[in-house]
Amino acid sequence: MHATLAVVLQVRDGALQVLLWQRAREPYRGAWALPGGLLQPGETLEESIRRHLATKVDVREVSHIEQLATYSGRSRDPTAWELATAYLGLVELGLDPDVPADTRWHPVDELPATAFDHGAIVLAGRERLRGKLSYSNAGFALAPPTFTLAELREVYVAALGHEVSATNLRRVLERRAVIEPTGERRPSGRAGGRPAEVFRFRDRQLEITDPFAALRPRR
Amino acid sequence: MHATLAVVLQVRDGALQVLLWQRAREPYRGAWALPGGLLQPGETLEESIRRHLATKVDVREVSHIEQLATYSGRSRDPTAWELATAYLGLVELGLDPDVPADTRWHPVDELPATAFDHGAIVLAGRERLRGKLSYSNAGFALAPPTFTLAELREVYVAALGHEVSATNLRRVLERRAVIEPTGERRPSGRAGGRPAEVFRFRDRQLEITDPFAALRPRR
DNA sequence: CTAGTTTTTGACTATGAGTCGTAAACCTAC
DNA sequence: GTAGGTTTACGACTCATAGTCAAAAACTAG
Repeated sequence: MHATLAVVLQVRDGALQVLLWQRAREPYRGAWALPGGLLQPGETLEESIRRHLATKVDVREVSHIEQLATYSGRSRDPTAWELATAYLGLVELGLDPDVPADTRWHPVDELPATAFDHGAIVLAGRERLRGKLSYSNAGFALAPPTFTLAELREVYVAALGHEVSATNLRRVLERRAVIEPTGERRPSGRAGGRPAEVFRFRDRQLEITDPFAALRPRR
Repeated sequence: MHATLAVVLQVRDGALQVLLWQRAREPYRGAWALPGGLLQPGETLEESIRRHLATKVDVREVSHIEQLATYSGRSRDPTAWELATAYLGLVELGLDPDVPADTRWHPVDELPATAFDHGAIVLAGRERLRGKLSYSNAGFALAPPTFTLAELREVYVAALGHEVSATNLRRVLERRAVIEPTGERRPSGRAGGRPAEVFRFRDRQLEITDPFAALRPRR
């Protein structure tokens, strides 16, 4: 038997959160699990994960999907031998997709009791995201279509788990031609203040930014 | 049906080469394929790839194995719907494992006609290796147990596909505490010259060297 | 001893990135 | 309208990593 699973991540309330649903049956009754399900014969892995994800969330609101890894340990499910291919999905800040009653967003930093090896898979997804944010334009999948630097900074802080200077963020992403100003401005929060410039990501497809310059000669 | 495949890479004759075997039967009769085979029920993916690899090469001579990705496209095998999980294996410079008569090393830059989607999988393996060489100590799996800088440079040039300065290589890897001098020296090639210092990798387990310093504050 | 070869070392430079202070642009209250 | 508070943007400075180059060191062969 082969299953597909998805770690769907979104920045909500300033924290990186993952979409989980609560099991109603044994094993792991009451524990929280990743969305997913069995692969059908003739089906592609990506088709499968999109089909299963559709029962939990509108797939059109998932801005990026990529394969994470395939798990096969005997310890992962006490009742059966089963392979599972995990995917990573990203949802933009600000969207609030409808989800079924048994489904909820949970901060990755405070995971509830999870079913099978799903807790470890969530953490693997977060690590993948952190790497991609640093050497690709993956931020486009987590940020709204247009955003101020303060908003983008919030996304990076939540996903990376450490402080990020807005000055640096802008310089680095503009130098790498990942983001560009739209020319618009947007008034800041309630307390007044200088209006912020509005930016957008240049590409909305995943692009590797700097393919490891280390050791490459300059000419 | 689920299969496991391995992209086994080694630097031979100054080039990055991959272990392939020639198919005797249709489909793709005469084309070159990656070692691997079907997964058995109850078996782990890693157990499976090690079992199949053992028929082509002494697995103890493969110094590092990691999962690459799982392929499922309908186009990958014209005759059947089959999933395949690909692994990356690395063999140290200088070893010359025994291989069966139908099996041979091929430079990755000059692949012969390959079966199924195996050509693309080989290239994916090379890309994974190139990334890992830049941000981990993956070189330990490709270099001999002890080596001079000239030897290590040869490994990096072959694997990365571009020139690498020995001066830089030493400084970067020593700064990151990836390699260390053993204290020994080794006379250089036939033409005399200053004897080279002998180095070794500090760890022979995969370690991420610099987890993407970008945007992390310094204090 | 001299010439040739290879490796090692250090100085210099380029570049990317972190820090900090100040200026700019807006709001609200008086 | 002006003063004070708030937020964003910008520029100067510093630091760390890494690429380039040339000279010194350590050997072999003749």
